[in-house]
Amino acid sequence: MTKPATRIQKKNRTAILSAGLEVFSQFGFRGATLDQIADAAGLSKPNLLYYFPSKEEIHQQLLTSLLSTWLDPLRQMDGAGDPIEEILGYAKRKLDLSRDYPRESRLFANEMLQGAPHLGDTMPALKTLVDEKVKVINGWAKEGKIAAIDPHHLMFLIWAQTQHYADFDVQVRAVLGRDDPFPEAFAFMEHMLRRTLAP
Amino acid sequence: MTKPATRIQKKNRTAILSAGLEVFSQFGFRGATLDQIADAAGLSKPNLLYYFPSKEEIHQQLLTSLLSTWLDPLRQMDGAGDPIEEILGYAKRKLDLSRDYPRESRLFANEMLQGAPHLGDTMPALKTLVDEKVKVINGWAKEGKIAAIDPHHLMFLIWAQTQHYADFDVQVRAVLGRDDPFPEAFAFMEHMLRRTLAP
DNA sequence: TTGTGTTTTGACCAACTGGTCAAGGCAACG
DNA sequence: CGTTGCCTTGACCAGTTGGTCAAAACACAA
Repeated sequence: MTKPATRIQKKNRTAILSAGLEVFSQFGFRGATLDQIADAAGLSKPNLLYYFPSKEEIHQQLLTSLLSTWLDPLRQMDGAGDPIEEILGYAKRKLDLSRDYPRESRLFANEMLQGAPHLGDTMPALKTLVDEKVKVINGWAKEGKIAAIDPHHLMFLIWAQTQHYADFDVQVRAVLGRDDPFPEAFAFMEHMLRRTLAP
Repeated sequence: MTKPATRIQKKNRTAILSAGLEVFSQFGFRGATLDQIADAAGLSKPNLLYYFPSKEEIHQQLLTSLLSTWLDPLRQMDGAGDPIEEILGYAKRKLDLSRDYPRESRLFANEMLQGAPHLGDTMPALKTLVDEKVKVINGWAKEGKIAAIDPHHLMFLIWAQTQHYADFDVQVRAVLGRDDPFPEAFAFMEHMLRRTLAP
């Protein structure tokens, strides 16, 4: 039933989503305006509303497409692999996301700060996924393959540290006075995680 | 030259600042409205503007009073003390702030996400303080009292992890399905930092 | 009680907000 | 070339925004 979607439609839809990401990630849902987004997309406001029915729809679409990419690195963590390398791999993939998709990271952060009012049943779904991986990590700990730590707070640690480089980018750059913090960030995170996880 | 400031003035000013903190920390500067703040303070909008000349002034006052309390824990870190205990003490004081002043933490996070447009010369001042402490930590590392790590990224780690429990509170509670995450957070952070810092 | 300074408010303003709509511009297929 | 359906827009709307102002309500000391 869905129409084929022309070339122009594709171009404009992605332009709008990119502009929306730019604006929403900076100002949050309430702080962003359709004029700003239309401007950033190079379209008039009515034209923008020709492609998306409302401000909320743009925001919603951005959030949902964010979440699948965002949870993917965690899904990839393999219970059958080497424990420390699996956790390290997950953390590295997460840090990759912060480097390559900082706007998405900030969009998510904004949503969290507001108390996740647009996330619906995503948080329960997240909990399910996390619970599953928590079991895996607890298993590794019981086998003595990693230190006996609280897997939940290990998650929080990885999330916090990786998000930080995207969300607090201004601060990171101001403090470092240098450009790309990621190479050292990777090295530091590896040191920290290996030490923390060692049996 | 400043007037004595009556009882009523004090009461209303603090009510406004508290309300402003509540609203700004949730919606950011652009997303917050004076009506919301006036409502939360239990005042009419014109009355609110009798005490503060503009929306920006309220926000600015909140930011500046935030920053002094925010940087204090770092200032207290003593180069003459025991290295590991000093760093741990700093991290614990920082986590205390996240537990006791989550709204301030979120206000700061919001400002960072927007690129710190209201922070003026605060970021350079922060850099100065951090640079000083970086030297101390580098000294400890050279004496072999702690592991040879990058002090900047150690800072980021502590900032990220402590802020996370305030800023991503919704996510933390959703994942844990429990109420107070802080006792375990303290224990986990101590484990992680001792391991990371051990010579 | 009166007078003076402080506090509060209703009415108002121009600019902006998300969103609508009818009409015009455009591509492209026949 | 015409015409059919997609694309774009100027004009417009009601509600909201940050902020003003004159007048009223209040506190309180003389």
